[in-house]
Amino acid sequence: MRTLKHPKAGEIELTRVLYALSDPVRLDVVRQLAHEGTCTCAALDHGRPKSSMSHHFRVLRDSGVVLTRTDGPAHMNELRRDELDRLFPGLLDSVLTVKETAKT
Amino acid sequence: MRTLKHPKAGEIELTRVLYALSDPVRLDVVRQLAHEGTCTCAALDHGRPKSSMSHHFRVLRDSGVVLTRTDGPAHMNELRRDELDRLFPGLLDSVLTVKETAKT
DNA sequence: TCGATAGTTCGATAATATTCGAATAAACGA
DNA sequence: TCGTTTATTCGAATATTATCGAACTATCGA
Repeated sequence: MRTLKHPKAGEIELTRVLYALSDPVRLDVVRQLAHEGTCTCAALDHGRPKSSMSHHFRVLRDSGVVLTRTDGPAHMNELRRDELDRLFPGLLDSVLTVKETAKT
Repeated sequence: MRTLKHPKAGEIELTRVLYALSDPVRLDVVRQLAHEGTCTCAALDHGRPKSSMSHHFRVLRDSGVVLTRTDGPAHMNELRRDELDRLFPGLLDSVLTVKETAKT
């Protein structure tokens, strides 16, 4: 559990970010993080098994979408908003904005 | 070959669009379409086998990213820009903008 | 109606992902 | 140091994708 790997800003790849966001569960997590700021993993599973969520968090982490800090036994997650906005301006905004006319 | 299925605007799902864009080959196709307007499939394979490209075009079509019209024996492809912009404002722009600081 | 052209579909293989229970690890307080 | 809490890792089953050759289909012009 020690060190959780995160890509540096310069290593973040658009296609991987898009892939990470292309899953409904992960997109949901991202939206909640955007809305609530920082959350533990447990706060974001919706009754799903921990191991499944851990997988999704890893995809989000590895792609550079989410930053996970260790805080005691818990892991605090947050969006890497500033970095993503700098790299891919408008991307996160467009994904976080839910249009009534559009399907998730 | 007859009728190529396309989702109506109201049926386009964000996660599927993101998935379609998350592949380097497809992202490339999308960028070229954005740049050149309308292209045949053949004009966009970069030496790749037809069957592979056909697969990618289908993903792009099924997700609602690309519209394919039949024009003689050829298929003309174009981005469904207006519809996508309406559904997911800013998404396409952000994906089409290549920042020097960011990896594809 | 016979090519020639442009893509699709089929089928098989290899590579990746997803899911989730069970085992493991890390951090902290008593 | 022993639980308790929180999350990761392992392992195995299942599912989904990507890739590409070969066969097929559609369209058009000669």
